[in-house]
Amino acid sequence: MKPTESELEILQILWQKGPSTVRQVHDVLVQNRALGYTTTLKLMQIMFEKEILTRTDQGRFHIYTAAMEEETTQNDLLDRFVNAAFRGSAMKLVMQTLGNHSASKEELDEIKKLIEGLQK
Amino acid sequence: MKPTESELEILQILWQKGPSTVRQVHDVLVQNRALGYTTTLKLMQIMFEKEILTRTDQGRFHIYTAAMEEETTQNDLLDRFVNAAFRGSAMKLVMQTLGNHSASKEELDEIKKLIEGLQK
DNA sequence: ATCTTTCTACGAATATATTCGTAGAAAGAT
DNA sequence: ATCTTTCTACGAATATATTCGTAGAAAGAT
Repeated sequence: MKPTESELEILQILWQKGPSTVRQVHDVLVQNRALGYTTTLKLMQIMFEKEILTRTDQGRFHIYTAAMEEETTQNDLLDRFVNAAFRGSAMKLVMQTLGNHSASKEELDEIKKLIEGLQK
Repeated sequence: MKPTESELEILQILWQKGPSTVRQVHDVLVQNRALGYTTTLKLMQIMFEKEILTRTDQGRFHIYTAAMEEETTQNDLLDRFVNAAFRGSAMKLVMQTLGNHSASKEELDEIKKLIEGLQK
């Protein structure tokens, strides 16, 4: 199941910070845009129902965790995105990304090594 | 302005086939999923209002064209996607794409050349 | 000339996602 | 002990996207 944009925002925070309460997630979200606390709460409740998140009780709080690993979800989204925006051509996506986002020499070297590994 | 998923589907068809009538677009869409003609029509009318598409009259028909070039839109979407799914790390996206989608030796060589060009 | 098909326009229904208000329970502060 | 703050749950409002039905005009077929 594909997360919505808001859901993905919350997932990002959980992947980055690890298991968190609604309050902790909300405090991060609010840095970027105005948003009521109950909105964040509701979103996370919905995500729990959809099994995008798991949670454990800790006294009166809930501690939420992303149900999927970040990389798994990224690959999933990547597939969809390549199809939707690049008509399935992953290589075109790679080339356009390289052309547009400046990368350091080290990063480029790393990618080169990766490619050489793949070519064996 | 970001196109919705349905709008992107229509854009893909127009980029691929060039200027087209609603009927022509619809016939392609219908190959993938059930959809009424007036749905396609309405979507394209909305896209025209939003200036995602332009159109010219040809007798009783309209001929629609994508207002933006494919690559311009792709770069736009790519930026958003990198931010939303990869927290802004374009290089991570590139590496994950290379790892997951098998590429031919020729494609990999091409990318290697591109990288070498960038490194100069 | 009449009937059928194929357009557009438009309003409205439906589906999906986002946002928030209110209520009640429990903890924390005075 | 009382007041305030901070949780959860939940329903409902709002925003956004998708889908389709109906009507009227024009073209095409018989």
